[in-house]
Amino acid sequence: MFDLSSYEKLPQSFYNHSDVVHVAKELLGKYVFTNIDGIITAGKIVETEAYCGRNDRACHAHAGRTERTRVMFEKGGVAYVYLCYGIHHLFNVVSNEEGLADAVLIRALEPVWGTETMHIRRGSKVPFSKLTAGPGTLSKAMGIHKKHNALDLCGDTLWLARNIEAPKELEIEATTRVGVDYAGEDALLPWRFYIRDHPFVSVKKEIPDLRTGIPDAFIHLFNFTAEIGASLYCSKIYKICTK
DNA sequence: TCAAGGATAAAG
DNA sequence: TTTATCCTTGAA
Repeated sequence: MFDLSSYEKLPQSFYNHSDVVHVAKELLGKYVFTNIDGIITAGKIVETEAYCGRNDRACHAHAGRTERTRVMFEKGGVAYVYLCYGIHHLFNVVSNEEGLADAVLIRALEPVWGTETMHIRRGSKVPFSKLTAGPGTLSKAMGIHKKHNALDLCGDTLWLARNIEAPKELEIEATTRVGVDYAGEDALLPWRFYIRDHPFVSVKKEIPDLRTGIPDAFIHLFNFTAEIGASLYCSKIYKICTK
């Protein structure tokens, strides 16, 4: 049973954390709420990706402050919403202090409130299991649009909350991030996180071996480059994978 | 597998 | 001003 009183809005201090990877993991199990024209929808976060403004070529802000990335440099606790492939509005949570451009991409939600509205926004033919299982589809279902870019996440239109009755422990898995092959070595970082075996996780992907901190992708690359004697290149990748 | 689709940022 | 590219999706 959905009871609004058991949800507590995340305070601004939640977003100040200096480690965006930590924030990405902490966001799993939290809830995204929207109030669009008086209609409330909510979903539980089941999949995230961390993007770091420094030393991460996959991050939009890596190249510096531009008109688009300006909002990522703001103090943590605002929304970064941008248009992807000309079609999809992708929702990111900005973290860290002002001037340090970190953000967490919300990649999948489990619908918990306002599912009738979500079905209307997504189209009646979309099955429930696909309502919010992807960064583009969740934005459409929740009514999140590029016009919400730079919005304060402590406000009353788009906010995050925790369920005070929810269990604290979650089984979390990590893989490399989706759709960032252009980032070269940084594409190997295991910075995508999701709740284990959750049905609303977007895509299946190879799981890196976290016992050693070295993704399988690195092992394959190591074996390949060892054959051609490119050990220096390998050690650079290793540093990135274990930092 | 591939087209849709518009903004972005770098190149011309 | 032009061009290549993009943190994706759903239909073929």
